Amino acid sequence: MSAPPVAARERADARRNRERILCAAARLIEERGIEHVSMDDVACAAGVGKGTLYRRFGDRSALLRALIEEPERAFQESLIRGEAPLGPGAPPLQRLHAFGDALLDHYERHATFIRAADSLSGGRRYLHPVYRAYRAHVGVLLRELLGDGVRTEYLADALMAPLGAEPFLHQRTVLEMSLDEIRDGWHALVDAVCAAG
Amino acid sequence: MSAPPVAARERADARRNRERILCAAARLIEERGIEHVSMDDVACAAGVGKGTLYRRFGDRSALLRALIEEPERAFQESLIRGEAPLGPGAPPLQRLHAFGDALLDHYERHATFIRAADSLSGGRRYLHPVYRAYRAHVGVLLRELLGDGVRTEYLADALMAPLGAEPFLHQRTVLEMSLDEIRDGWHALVDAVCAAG
DNA sequence: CACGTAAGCGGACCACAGTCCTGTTTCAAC
DNA sequence: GTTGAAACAGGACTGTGGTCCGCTTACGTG
Repeated sequence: MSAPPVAARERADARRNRERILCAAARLIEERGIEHVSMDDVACAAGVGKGTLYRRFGDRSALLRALIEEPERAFQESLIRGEAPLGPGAPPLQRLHAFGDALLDHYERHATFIRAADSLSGGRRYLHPVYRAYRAHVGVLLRELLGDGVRTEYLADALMAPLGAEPFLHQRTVLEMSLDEIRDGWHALVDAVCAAG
Repeated sequence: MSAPPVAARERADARRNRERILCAAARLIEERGIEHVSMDDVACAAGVGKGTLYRRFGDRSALLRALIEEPERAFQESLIRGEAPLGPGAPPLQRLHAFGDALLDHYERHATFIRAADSLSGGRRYLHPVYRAYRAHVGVLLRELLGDGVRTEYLADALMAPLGAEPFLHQRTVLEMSLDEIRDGWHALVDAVCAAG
């Protein structure tokens, strides 16, 4: 009846190259570590030109994000439509704790990519849709607990601040904290903030 | 009696070039904004070669930090030997609040430089002496208030996290919070954390 | 003042992120 | 099947951070 979604249609060669680029990037990073893979390396290994790489992904930061796009989407999906207490249904404080646990698990697997992407985005981290989604989630829950106000908004940011990839990796690798210790610390922070309100 | 401090002695030409570089950098950044000044620009304007620039300052990040070295040192000095409540003598909670106020004032003047330096240091921000000094100060005060423990260490980091140049500039410019609102938010965070302990 | 030496100097050079422009391919309309 | 146009491919090119190494100069010593 209706026409096919022409606008969204991806050309066959484009799709093929997209796959090749993502595969090559993942393989090279696996082999050498994220710091020792240049965009030229990726383009070359994928058998495409640099122009193609940048046309598809914009910049290095976006390429790194694309590599964890799927787990990222799954995580956000489980916040919105997943089982309680992570998803809807549980009391706000419980959901907040569940969110922290889940995000820290997510970092445990992907923080290296995320930190690299963050540090390349030149101070625009807070404007990125992924960060905004997390922040919005915490904001909603915290407003339920503490009511509206500038104070609440600040505290939402303050709860998010130690949940960055950079602090996480510092705690995990330099301070040698366990995942449980980090979780525990964040729970204490959340409880303190919510008890005070 | 004793020999002059030969080891510490800086050659006259080295000192002259050092001054010229700092002046040129400050002037160019003033004129064009920090993003539009390259290291070549600085070297050229100072009338020295790039090698000299990098010999003296290591990298771009260090050059930016050198430009605010003096206020930075003054700030740290006032933490250690200044008047109470910022300096020693006041109760820990009061000193903590004073520290936040003073650091936010410091950012109000220098956050642009500091964020630029941070974002260039590639995830090594937490290892930088300046950050470590701040963190240590908060750690000491918080241990007095909450006692020793992993929990306390986490909370010290959590109090520091929203006091980064990047979150500060985001709050100030994107969220358009006033300095007072930020101060007030951080005070609420400190009170919550300390009350819970 | 002459001299030896080590600190300091400077620009050629490199690697890499990101841009641009030209020639090519795909896909749909007819 | 033909054709037009839009999207795409790809490599040459640029700007920039950072390194290297042969040359210069300041400064202590005799």
